[in-house]
Amino acid sequence: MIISQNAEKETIVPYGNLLTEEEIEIFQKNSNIVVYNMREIIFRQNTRTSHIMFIKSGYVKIYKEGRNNKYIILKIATPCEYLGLMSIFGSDMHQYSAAAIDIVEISFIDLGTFTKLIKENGEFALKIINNLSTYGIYIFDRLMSQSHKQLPGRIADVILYFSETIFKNNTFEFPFTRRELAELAGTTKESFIRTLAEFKNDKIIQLEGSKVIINSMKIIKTLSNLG
Amino acid sequence: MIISQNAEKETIVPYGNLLTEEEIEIFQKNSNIVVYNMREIIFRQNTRTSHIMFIKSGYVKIYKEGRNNKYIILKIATPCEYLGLMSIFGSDMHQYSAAAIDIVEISFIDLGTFTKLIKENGEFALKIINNLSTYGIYIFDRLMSQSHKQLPGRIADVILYFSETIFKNNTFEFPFTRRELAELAGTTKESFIRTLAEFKNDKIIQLEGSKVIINSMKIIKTLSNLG
DNA sequence: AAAAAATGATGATGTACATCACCTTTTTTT
DNA sequence: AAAAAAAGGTGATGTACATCATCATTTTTT
Repeated sequence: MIISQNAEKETIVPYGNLLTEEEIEIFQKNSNIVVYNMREIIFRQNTRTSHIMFIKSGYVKIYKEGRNNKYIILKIATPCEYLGLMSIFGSDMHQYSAAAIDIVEISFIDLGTFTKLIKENGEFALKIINNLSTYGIYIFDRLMSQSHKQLPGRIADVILYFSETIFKNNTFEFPFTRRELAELAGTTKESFIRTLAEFKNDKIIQLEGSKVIINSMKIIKTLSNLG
Repeated sequence: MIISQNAEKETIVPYGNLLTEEEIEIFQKNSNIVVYNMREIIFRQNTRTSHIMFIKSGYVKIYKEGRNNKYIILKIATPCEYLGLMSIFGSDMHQYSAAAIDIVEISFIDLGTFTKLIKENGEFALKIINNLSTYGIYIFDRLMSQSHKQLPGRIADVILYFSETIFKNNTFEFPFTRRELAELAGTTKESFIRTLAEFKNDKIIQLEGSKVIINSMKIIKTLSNLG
């Protein structure tokens, strides 16, 4: 972890278009940047919340830790997203953990400053409310998927997540191990591998290591819809 | 459904302590009350959002509808809670349905008025942010529970939910059918009945129809924790 | 460069729950 | 008050996955 010495030189400010010059300056004065290497943990579940974090660059794995080494990967957070909003405003502890997938730059913003901004800038507050709502809805869907879909549908969901939400491309590379992919699909490593192999055998996807090419988006979507 | 003629006479306003006299008045002028009977549907998933709703009295079942008659009950909303916040600020469609469990009075608030309030009253905005966050965290936990806990743990969770969150009492009456309880636990009617019968046989609870008396809260909590 | 640990993969086995079928009792509809 | 529908309950059966075991390959640690 490297702490940048010149945070005040940074110009990117989250939702800067909603803020006044003055507010942007306050934001910058009260934030500092930390750089994390691949697989470094940014914060751990059940530790106290203190700062709001904002991803300046890189991908972040958001996950929950359960008993006996069980994890659920909630999502991949991408640049320009806030981390820990829900935990900070809904609890005093982090409700999930975050780890850097690649090299990640995080801007740490003082909670007082952030709260002040919400109070004083209504548009900004609305944007945060919109953020939290979108995230909530996404978790609702995950819950539905977990409860009602069986494996092929959930694996299809994972493929769609990378293809549509994260990489916006029919061809992509999993940034995760099979174990992690399983944690995203709510299953075990073995079951994930088997089902993915079936997709490959049925020529729905091409698969080589982590590289995926979706041959039939239509079938993937059907699998996702029918569960 | 009965539409009250004298909304302007009502005095209860959500988070009224955070609002000025003037704001309370605006709130009241722009809201009207609707009364729902037991089992009436308040709004359906996938319909357009239009108003913010606030529960003045009664219990409301919040649930998601899936394919082939599959449902998940997300939670029971209680008096002084907002309905549909997440859907309104995160989508243009309701992401879940709501139905009256008993007789329910709902105050419908114009979305424009509500949004204006958020923009102008920072404390109110923060309260809404806190609301959304708490709800989000709850759904995280449901997702964890659904993924990692097996039946006895999930049934214990349902019992704890009624005992601790809803009724705040060791003795209570399920306000749901067995089918609905199963939808809250993420299982089938049959499995729910069987597991609950085991709890009864093991003298962990007393059970007579919908009436429940928890004999050993300790065992229930252990079951919930160990999953 | 060697040792240790993690990952990917596949087959054999086990099991927690869903599904199905059925019946009784209660509730709702007509 | 009769008919229909929904709810509560129990046993028998099936199955989608998890679990276990094992091994080759890659990555990480020392």
